[in-house]
Amino acid sequence: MGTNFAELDPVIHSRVRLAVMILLLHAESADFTYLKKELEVSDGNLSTHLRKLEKVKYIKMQKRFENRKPKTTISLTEKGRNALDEYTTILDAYLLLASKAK
Amino acid sequence: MGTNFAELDPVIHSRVRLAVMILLLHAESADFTYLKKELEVSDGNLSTHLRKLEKVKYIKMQKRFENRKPKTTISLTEKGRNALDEYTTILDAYLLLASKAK
DNA sequence: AAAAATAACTTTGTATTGCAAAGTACTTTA
DNA sequence: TAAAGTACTTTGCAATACAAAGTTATTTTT
Repeated sequence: MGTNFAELDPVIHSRVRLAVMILLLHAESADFTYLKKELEVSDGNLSTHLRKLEKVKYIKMQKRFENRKPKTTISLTEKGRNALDEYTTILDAYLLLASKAK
Repeated sequence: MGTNFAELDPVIHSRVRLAVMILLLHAESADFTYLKKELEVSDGNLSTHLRKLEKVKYIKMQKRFENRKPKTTISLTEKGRNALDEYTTILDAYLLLASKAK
């Protein structure tokens, strides 16, 4: 896109995945059910979004058993943190343009 | 989605459509070729994005001939302006959460 | 004055995405 | 011990995004 509208990372530019990344930035780590409740998405939907983030190594998932139940703990990677930082910087520029016109 | 992550209008939450809306907010009106050059998208891609914005009445398109050539002039509607305003407000809240964690 | 080129789009075909229903592998409760 | 619950993953399908091809109107070559 043109100079004013730099490319927004399509892996992050999704309502669910952006929210996941931001939650992880705060929480340092979170488990599957916490994210599911917080974001009010279906299991299947969350699962596929997480896979997509994992595939590009923006998050990592650790699976283990806690109280005999499976427990997936998800956390941001350094790469993910950097990608989110770049994404928000670009998006800030978009929003600045939007606010200047008001 | 949960309380912290309000629903982002999916019609606006697209790289191209968000940029179109912001450009229109500044320019008051713009023509097809201007948007195409500014956003560096293909004709077909831009056309379908504009249709989507028009369908929900966020923009309106006026078609006429200028210098014997077709010319489509696109502008934001009041509804579109309000929708963009709400979208940016919600997105600002997302980004605030992202920046607080840094 | 046909034929080829250009402008400004729209439509079509296809690959990718997003979502929830269904499936898996257990564990807890009745 | 059958039924219900937990914590996910996989599957099927509808919606989206994109560019290639098509359309319409006009202009420039030959």
